[in-house]
Amino acid sequence: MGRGKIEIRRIDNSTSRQVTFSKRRKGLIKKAKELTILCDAQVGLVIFSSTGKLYEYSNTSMKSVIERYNTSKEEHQQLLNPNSEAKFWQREAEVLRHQLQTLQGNHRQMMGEQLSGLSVKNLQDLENQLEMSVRCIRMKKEQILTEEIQELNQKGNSIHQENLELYKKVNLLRQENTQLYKKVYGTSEMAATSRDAFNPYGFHTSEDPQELIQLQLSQPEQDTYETSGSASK
Amino acid sequence: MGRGKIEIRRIDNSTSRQVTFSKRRKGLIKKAKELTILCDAQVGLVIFSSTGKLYEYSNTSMKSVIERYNTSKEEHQQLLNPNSEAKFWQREAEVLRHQLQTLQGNHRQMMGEQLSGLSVKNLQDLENQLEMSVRCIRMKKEQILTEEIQELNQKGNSIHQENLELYKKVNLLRQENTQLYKKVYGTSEMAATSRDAFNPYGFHTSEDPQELIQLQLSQPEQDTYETSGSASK
DNA sequence: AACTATTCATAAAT
DNA sequence: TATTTATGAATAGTT
Repeated sequence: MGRGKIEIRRIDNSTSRQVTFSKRRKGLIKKAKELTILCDAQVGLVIFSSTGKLYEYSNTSMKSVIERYNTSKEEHQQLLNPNSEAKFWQREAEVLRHQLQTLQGNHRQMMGEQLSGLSVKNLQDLENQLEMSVRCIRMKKEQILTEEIQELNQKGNSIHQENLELYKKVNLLRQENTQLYKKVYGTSEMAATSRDAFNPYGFHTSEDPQELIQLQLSQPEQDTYETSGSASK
Repeated sequence: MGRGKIEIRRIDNSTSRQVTFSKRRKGLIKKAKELTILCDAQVGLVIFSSTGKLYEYSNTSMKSVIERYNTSKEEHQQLLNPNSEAKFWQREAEVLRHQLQTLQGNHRQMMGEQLSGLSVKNLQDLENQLEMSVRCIRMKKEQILTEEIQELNQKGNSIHQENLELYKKVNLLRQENTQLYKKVYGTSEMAATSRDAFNPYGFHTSEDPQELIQLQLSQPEQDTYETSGSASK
């Protein structure tokens, strides 16, 4: 019921997970309300987001729902009994610790450790999974690098454009300067230092605009390769 | 969303109220499940039918949801008799759950999922780690296969050794047989079937012991390649 | 946050 | 109660 079918699995993208959470939480609470009204039921609904934020709905009060739940489960006495309470959490911790150990074992195997006891089939599956992972990771890495390169390219281009504008201004001013020099001293001589002062890149200075455009076109490409080289080291 | 639009108000007809309750309860729980999976949320849902029957859903355990709810609501002291041991285990469970979540995130990244937010450096480290793992796994796999091959080789050798012994016995018996035949019928003729009955491998039958040793040496090597080929498929 | 194409949930019928 | 089907609702992706 959307623009496309989605697989019911954890949404990787954090933003769209948040958005979906917001939408579906609203929908879920609406449905819960409708159920209580249509069917005369008592409902308590508690939702914790992945960031730990609490959302709740109850047609009566959460407290009364929980109490009724406890009564119904015949665990009311246990809940008020500190010993049982401690035992409950102890068991909870045990379950979690067991899950943790399983996952840690899994993790170690994915790190290429603790491989004894695995069959050739298991090892092959593991190898295939890891190679799949490597492919995903490489794709992601290339994506990031490509984006960075594009960005740098754009920056390089704009800086070069700026440079060209400055060159034009310099040439214009130099011409103007030459004219003024002639008028003041009646000669075309000029200090060599002022000629080179505005050419920090060491380019061959030329009045020909065609040549300036050439530089603009070849330089960005060179930047691209340099960036890619240093970023991947 | 049905054959017609319905007004959200209590359904008077008891039967259709029951039916609707059943359908919508199922739908509500499905939606709750999807929310927990899609958005990594913790959900507790308690439903009492109008007849007082209890239905519940939680992706974790209802108790832990209620505890978390109480803690979150800062009503912990009101609903529970403060007990240090219970609190200890509760905190233990929280710590373990946190570790579990961290490890799960880690695991997802090693599966090539959830890679957003990682830097190129992180991705490179991950890739290197996975390739290291793959190398370890391949070594282990090869080790197992080599061991299997060795074992099969040894078995093959011993079986061939046994075969040779049997051949010698057969040859001995045949000679004896021939002698007896001569004595009984005064002729050296023999049934051809009995000659071939003890040569199931189709080997060229020979009295020369040197030739039998040759077969023993060449056969096991052939076995080796066949085993390696079928096991790696 | 609003929109819409599409899938999904379910009211009614069987 | 289960299954089927027509229809309205929810929502995934998009702006």
